Amino acid sequence: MYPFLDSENGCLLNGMSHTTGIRQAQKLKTRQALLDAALELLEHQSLSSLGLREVTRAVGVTPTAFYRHFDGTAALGVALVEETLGSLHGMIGAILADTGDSEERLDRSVDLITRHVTEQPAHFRFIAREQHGGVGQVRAAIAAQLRGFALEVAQVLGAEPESAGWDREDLLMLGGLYVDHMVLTASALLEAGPEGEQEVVRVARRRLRLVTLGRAHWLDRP
Amino acid sequence: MYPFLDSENGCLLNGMSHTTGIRQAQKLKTRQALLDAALELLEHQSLSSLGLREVTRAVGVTPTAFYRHFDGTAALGVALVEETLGSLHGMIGAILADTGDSEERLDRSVDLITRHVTEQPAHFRFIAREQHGGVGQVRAAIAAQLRGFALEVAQVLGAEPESAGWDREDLLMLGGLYVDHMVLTASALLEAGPEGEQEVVRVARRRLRLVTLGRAHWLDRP
DNA sequence: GAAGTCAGTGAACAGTCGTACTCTCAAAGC
DNA sequence: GCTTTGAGAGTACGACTGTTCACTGACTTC
Repeated sequence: MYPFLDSENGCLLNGMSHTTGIRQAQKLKTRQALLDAALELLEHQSLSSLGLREVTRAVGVTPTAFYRHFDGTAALGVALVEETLGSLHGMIGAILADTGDSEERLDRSVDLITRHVTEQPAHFRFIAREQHGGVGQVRAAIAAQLRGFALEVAQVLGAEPESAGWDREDLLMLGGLYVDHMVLTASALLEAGPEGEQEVVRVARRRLRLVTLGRAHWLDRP
Repeated sequence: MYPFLDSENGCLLNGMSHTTGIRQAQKLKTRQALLDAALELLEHQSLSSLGLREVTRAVGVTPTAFYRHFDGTAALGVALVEETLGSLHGMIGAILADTGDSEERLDRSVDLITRHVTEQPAHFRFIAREQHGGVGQVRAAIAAQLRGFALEVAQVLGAEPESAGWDREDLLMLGGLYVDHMVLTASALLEAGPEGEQEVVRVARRRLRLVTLGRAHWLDRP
């Protein structure tokens, strides 16, 4: 009945106490399998061409079972957005909390993005691809998440002494600029592949340096 | 035989001299009709989900006729890229050639982009959507065109007195930065719609101002 | 331990898809 | 004026799509 489930997982589930519920755990597992399969299939196509049956076939489940978890492929896309970007919200602080030298922090930011992209390329590819993709609901979900990131960045930057005298709107502009360049860098890394990675990293660093320079002189004159 | 062709065009074609060839003109007209129909259909979906039959149906042509013009939807996408961005190469100069006050030039640049996007939204939407889309050939075609734009911008900027002492690599970085933000602004304008246009324009101006500020202080210290 | 819930099955539905044929007939070339 | 060319028509093919329905049977609940 659960063809993608091996005995190991079955034992693991049996080990759980009665509080969780075997049934619910199974359902979540199938749901996750659908998400994983979809993410893999989306490596070479975009969401608007992803077939419902295509996903269920990859998981080993009947097409009908899909509807137990999502209304359609668009809903699956929204879920993928939350899975990908929802877990990244803490990372912003980790990058920017480092109050060391500006140049060093800049390099470390780019390195951290590079590492995340190379570790889970499919997730970032999905975001880059569907950010301007054909499914409106997914675009909206990504935009909402990225707006949240921009706000976080703006808050962190606003607390720094370099941002004295900045109004809220300019800080949001700067935060959005950083976030957009994160996504742009991630996409460029995916497109370049391992051999072109260093070149992308170098350019990304220079871009960030230029933006940081602009930030330092933002209030030079009225 | 050419159901989308009205008599007016027929007369127009008859008026052409024998050099052109009625037949070739008709073929080009069908080809253009396919491109236009595809562009319209791509407003609510991405290229990887665009059906060959879907396009021919919109034009009023047999699916078989499609192959007389393109190998498949991917080739049509590449043609769309060249149609959209190929005609824009002169615009770069028109934007940046204005050697007036920096602030004024900046505003005029954003206004020019805004005007172009509102005048032909489908073209820009297509580029923004397929820049990171699911069809590799189209991604490559867009990337090549944008690289060309970045090079043009870099050349124009390099000729200005503000760029004294800049090496070629930094100029390319700056050119790419400008181009990427053009695309980003275009996409934001499309997403915001007419009511949100002014807000997008304001943020885009600030971003450009910050980048220009960073440019002015790029060589301040080694 | 009996009754109920519900994740997943299997069959069937009416469409759509890309592509391969042959055929037509107006324009092009001599 | 004849032949050649080629853009598009028409038909057919097998494969795939999203969605529906009644169903099974392992888990849950009382």
